[in-house]
Amino acid sequence: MENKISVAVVEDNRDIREGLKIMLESTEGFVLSGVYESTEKAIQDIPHKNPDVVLMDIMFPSGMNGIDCVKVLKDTMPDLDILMLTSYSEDDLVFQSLKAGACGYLDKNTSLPKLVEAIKDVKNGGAPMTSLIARMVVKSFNQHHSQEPDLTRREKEVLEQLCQGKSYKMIADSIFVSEDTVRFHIKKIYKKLQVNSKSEAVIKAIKNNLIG
Amino acid sequence: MENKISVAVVEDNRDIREGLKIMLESTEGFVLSGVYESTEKAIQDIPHKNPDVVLMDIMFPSGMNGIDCVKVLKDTMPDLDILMLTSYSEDDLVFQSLKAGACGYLDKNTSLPKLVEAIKDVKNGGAPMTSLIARMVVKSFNQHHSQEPDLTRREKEVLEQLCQGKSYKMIADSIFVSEDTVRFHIKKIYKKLQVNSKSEAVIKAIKNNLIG
DNA sequence: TTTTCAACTACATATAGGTGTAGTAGTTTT
DNA sequence: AAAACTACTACACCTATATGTAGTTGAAAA
Repeated sequence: MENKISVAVVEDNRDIREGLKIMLESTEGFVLSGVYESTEKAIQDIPHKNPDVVLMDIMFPSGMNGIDCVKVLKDTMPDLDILMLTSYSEDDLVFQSLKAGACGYLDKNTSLPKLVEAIKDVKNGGAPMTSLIARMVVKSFNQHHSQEPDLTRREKEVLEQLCQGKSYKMIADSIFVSEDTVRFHIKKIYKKLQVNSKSEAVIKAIKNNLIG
Repeated sequence: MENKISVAVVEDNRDIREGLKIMLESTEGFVLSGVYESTEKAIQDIPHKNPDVVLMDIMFPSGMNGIDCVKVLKDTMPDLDILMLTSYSEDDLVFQSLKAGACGYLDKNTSLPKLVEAIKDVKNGGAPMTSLIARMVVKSFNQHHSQEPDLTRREKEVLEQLCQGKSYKMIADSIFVSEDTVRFHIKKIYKKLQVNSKSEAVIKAIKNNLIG
């Protein structure tokens, strides 16, 4: 015998809020844990109610936004499942939400039956999102879109080793050239990447290059 | 009027291969582009056939594995949609596949109707995967599971700035302490992260920490 | 209240790193 | 063949980092 899934709703728009409330109250297997029109109220109350799943809007007319609210909630309740439910599917908001700890991201246009399925999915360890959002997420893993600066083979080799935390001397020994030569290559790498220190080069290389 | 979706299958197991073949040939809206029992044959032929979607196994008894095959195919056909279809859903294989350029990852136990849906989903820009895999992918974005070393507030602040490529002096100016103090904090950060250079610290921080 | 600890200052010293300049050998382009 | 480019070597000079040691202060834990 399985228990009902308790769900909290954080949404500023009254119509949507009430709609979700009615839906959840009238759907078999669900119990409404709380409905909040502001992130602040959600933060105060959700930890006491300890729901299974939270449906969270992103945009609020005032106060803390939904993404920061997710961060705060996840800080104290790391196992809480939060599903973003929003009208905007801009890249940045999606990624920020996922980074903040949301485990799914759905459109407000999602039909109610699908929403019900999504909530069940979350409870079962799933990560519901629309196809397009899933694709965005997957694309961010795909490293076939980031080559950028035209480094020579040697320079790539050196940069790769910089990114492994090696010193000039270690790199020199590993590619069988003098430390002076390594120094020279690094100078040129810095020019191409437009940086002027090892750590900046490493940061730039890791953040948008082909490393390991 | 929309066209049929052409699908190629790369799979070493004859039974599964034939099963997929029969299914695709008998399903409305699909046309079989090619069936390959090895990755090598797939690499030779797929570029000429130019299918819409490729179903790719990971494990092959000999020769190149499915992940490397994806890399090769995506190198020459960056827009090709590849769906991994495998019995193993180990973390590593999933991430390697996505990095290589696959756009979805399904279990071989997936029912045929669901598989048909998944292929359509891929064509429509989706990224089909099972709930559990989606969750794994999403989790990798969630930075709430990597706090690890117990750095003090100040140390985190300094580390964050190191990760922005700043020098000792710049950090000192920014947090209104002397360069010596920054030096001191960095010493302790290195001890805690078990590194001994700025770039190593940055690498470690970026690769498994909470930075920005 | 004594201890512990984060945050800080300070000094010393050796090594690593950043930058400019210059020249050689081998390839590829024109 | 001349020009352009990659890979390399070499020297010089100065700055940034790494590491050790040592002491002060205020707040929190024992």
